Amino acid sequence: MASTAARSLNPRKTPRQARSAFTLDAIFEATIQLLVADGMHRLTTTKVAERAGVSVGTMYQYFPHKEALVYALNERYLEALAARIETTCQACQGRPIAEMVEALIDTYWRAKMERADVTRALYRSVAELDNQAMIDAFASRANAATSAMLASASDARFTDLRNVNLTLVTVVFGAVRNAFERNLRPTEARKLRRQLVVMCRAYLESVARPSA
Amino acid sequence: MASTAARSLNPRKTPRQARSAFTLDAIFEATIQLLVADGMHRLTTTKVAERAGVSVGTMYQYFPHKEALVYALNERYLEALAARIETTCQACQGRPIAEMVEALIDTYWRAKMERADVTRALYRSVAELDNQAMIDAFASRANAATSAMLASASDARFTDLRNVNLTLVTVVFGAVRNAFERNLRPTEARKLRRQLVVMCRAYLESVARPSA
DNA sequence: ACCTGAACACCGTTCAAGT
DNA sequence: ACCTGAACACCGTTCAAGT
Repeated sequence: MASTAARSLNPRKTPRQARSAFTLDAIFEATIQLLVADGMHRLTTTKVAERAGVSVGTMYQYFPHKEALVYALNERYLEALAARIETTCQACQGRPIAEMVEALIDTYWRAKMERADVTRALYRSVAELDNQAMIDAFASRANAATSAMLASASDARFTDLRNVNLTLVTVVFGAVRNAFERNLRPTEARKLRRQLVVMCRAYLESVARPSA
Repeated sequence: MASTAARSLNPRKTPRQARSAFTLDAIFEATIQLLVADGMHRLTTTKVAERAGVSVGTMYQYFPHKEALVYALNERYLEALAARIETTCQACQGRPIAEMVEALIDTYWRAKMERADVTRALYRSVAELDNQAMIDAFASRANAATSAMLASASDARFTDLRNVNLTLVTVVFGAVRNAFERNLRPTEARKLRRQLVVMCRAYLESVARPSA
């Protein structure tokens, strides 16, 4: 979206006093609550300020516009998600690929499903923002973590690791989101999650040359 | 989003005279152009009316509110996509699973990628709508088409067809969307598309009991 | 049966004034 | 260094009046 490129989505300032760090937290908390309850369309700066217990003007000291606020909120969540993926991938270093697949899918699936209302609200809120930079930053952290993990597998080597890894993360992240949007019953969701593990394992086994 | 459930997203009336069918087309065309150019956030009813060559009041005779307009536009596109999937699946009746996977991925991938600007604009526009009904309608048409195709495979039978089919479509649709959002270079995109075929084939082969 | 466009309520954003 | 909130421009939506 060329149109939003001109407006910076970065926060206006970072808090220098304890009071303003508190203010910032209150603004974020108010935003996520309103987003979950009413969605992006009904999120008004007045309501955010009111619930956070500050005036509109204060909100505009931290964020140049409403989109920047929502952007920053999403960045926080992606940051936390990336950290969780990194932890999982490090824990799986040197394990067999079957275990890696299981752990990766488990981490991502749970991160998205455990607070489904928040995930849904954030997916929706971020959709119309120019979020390419955010996506890229997340993707490169996730890629680094998963490809280091795959390279360390105890039971396989991959000729084109880059490509195999890209396929794996695209499928896992994409399928989890699609599953999420299908609003499945828990039983079906669990089955699907298991099948996703089966599929990724079948894939990795079919493209690996056994080794090490 | 409970909040939007109260407002009907259905069009207000269907055109009874040739003049108004023309008006409706003009409104849709104006909307898609503005959505591609500026995104949902800058889409104003005034601009839609102006570009369509009608007054705002006229637009409101067809759609109860802005969201209903965008919803109807997305419905049009999902309708066309479902039809394409059905055609592909029918053409693959009785073929081997490898061919089915190739054809399904090809159809979906191309439908999304051939007019990337439109796809992106629509993905973004629909995100904050209460689109569960639309997603469900599309999902059940796609499911019907792909599961009938899989059931007719010349080289395999599936013990739990429902589950296998759900996994297949979730992965294909989810991965294509995720690939889309990664903004890959054409070479990488092509590689990924091919790997997706490899993965789905490896999966189907691993869960099939050879037969027929 | 369909179209017009001024009018109204409300939202994003600013900025002069405060502590 | 941070906060306030009235004021302004603009957008979604309506409806009395037109053809």
